[in-house]
Amino acid sequence: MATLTPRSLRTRARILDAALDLFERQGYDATTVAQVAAAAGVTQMTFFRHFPTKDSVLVSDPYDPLLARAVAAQPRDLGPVERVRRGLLAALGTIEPVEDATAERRVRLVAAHPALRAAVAAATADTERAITDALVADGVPRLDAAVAAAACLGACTAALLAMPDLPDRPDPTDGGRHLGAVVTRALELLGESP
Amino acid sequence: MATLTPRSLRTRARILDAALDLFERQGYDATTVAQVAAAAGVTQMTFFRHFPTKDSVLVSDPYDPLLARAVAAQPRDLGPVERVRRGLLAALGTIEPVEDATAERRVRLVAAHPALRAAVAAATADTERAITDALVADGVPRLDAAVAAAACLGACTAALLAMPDLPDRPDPTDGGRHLGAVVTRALELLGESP
DNA sequence: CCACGAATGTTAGTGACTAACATTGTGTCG
DNA sequence: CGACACAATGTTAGTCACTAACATTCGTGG
Repeated sequence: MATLTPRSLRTRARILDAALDLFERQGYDATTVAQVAAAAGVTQMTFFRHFPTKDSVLVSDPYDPLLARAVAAQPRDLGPVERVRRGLLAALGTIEPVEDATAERRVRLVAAHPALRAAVAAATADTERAITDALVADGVPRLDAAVAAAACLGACTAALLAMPDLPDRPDPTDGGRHLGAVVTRALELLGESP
Repeated sequence: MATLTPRSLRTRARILDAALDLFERQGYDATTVAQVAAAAGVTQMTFFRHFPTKDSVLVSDPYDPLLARAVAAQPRDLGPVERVRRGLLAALGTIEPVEDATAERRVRLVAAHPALRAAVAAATADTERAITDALVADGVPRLDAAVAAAACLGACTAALLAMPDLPDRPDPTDGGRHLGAVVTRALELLGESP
């Protein structure tokens, strides 16, 4: 799991490539960790040293503190849902360009498999709690905070996972910007209630 | 898995009781399926015939079609989010009394364990898709429908899972009615956006 | 060239889940 | 009331994700 030295980064990349390849070719379930490891010229053990679980190759979520801060920075006189909504929209511009090239491949694989959507939910739980705690620390009742965070993050996740099913998909070369646009749309939808 | 004959119902109940007991006493992870089966006077095999997975003892979600219909029955001139919101509120009164006695024990166990929250998400996915499809069949764009369904269901789930952390817990005898109240509050929160 | 630490390999094990086939119980019908 | 038929359980053997403890190689700096 030590992702510090250049050598480590290379093997990690090899494993990721091999995994995406095999998952796309034979499906996620039909692909064993041993196969992925072999295709990457590596042992099962090494696989698990770089990715804690099989699904962690496809799912990651490193943005917690950033998002929580962006939410807390919104005006206190707004309703909790609106506050999370605007906070996420504000944070989107900051982190979006970081999206790497494999993002869209991963989204497609995850969207296709129910068990993987669950893994995404598990990963999102951390972010959810970070946002909830930030609001609670600001005087928002815990229930309200939890509901607001879950609704907004759920909306974003759903938008991402709905992408492969969408009729129009212009410019498939750069998924990153496209991903951001869809998420923005999701949060805007939450704004126009009636 | 054949839950038809009275005998089958009895063993199923025994397994469920044993599972809740052991999960509460030693924790979910520390309890193996073999232990649960033994405590229920049954084999591992039989456990899996009644519950497809270990977590399915705690997670279930049989309401899909009902909810989807309730959502579709709402006025078409509303925004998708508002439509799902009102649909769920309307359906709540219908199904709430059905909640059985173990509901609150299950909620507490699930809320305590991150991996189980993922299982809930997986179970909710079916309901989510049912609602989404109902809206799409009604002319709502797929993205909008998916976002609305995910936001509202995410809000409800978050409210349920937040319950154990709530300061006031009056009347712990009947969790069912209490559960319904919390979900209702969640959906009302989504209504007051600004 | 050698030593030192990080990265990888090896082995052995646990636990959730599955498949194929044998066995027991339970209700029904003659 | 007894036998038949079928559902429910048991048995066995296996796969796969994941973990722990210890041995080995690789790469870099002295």
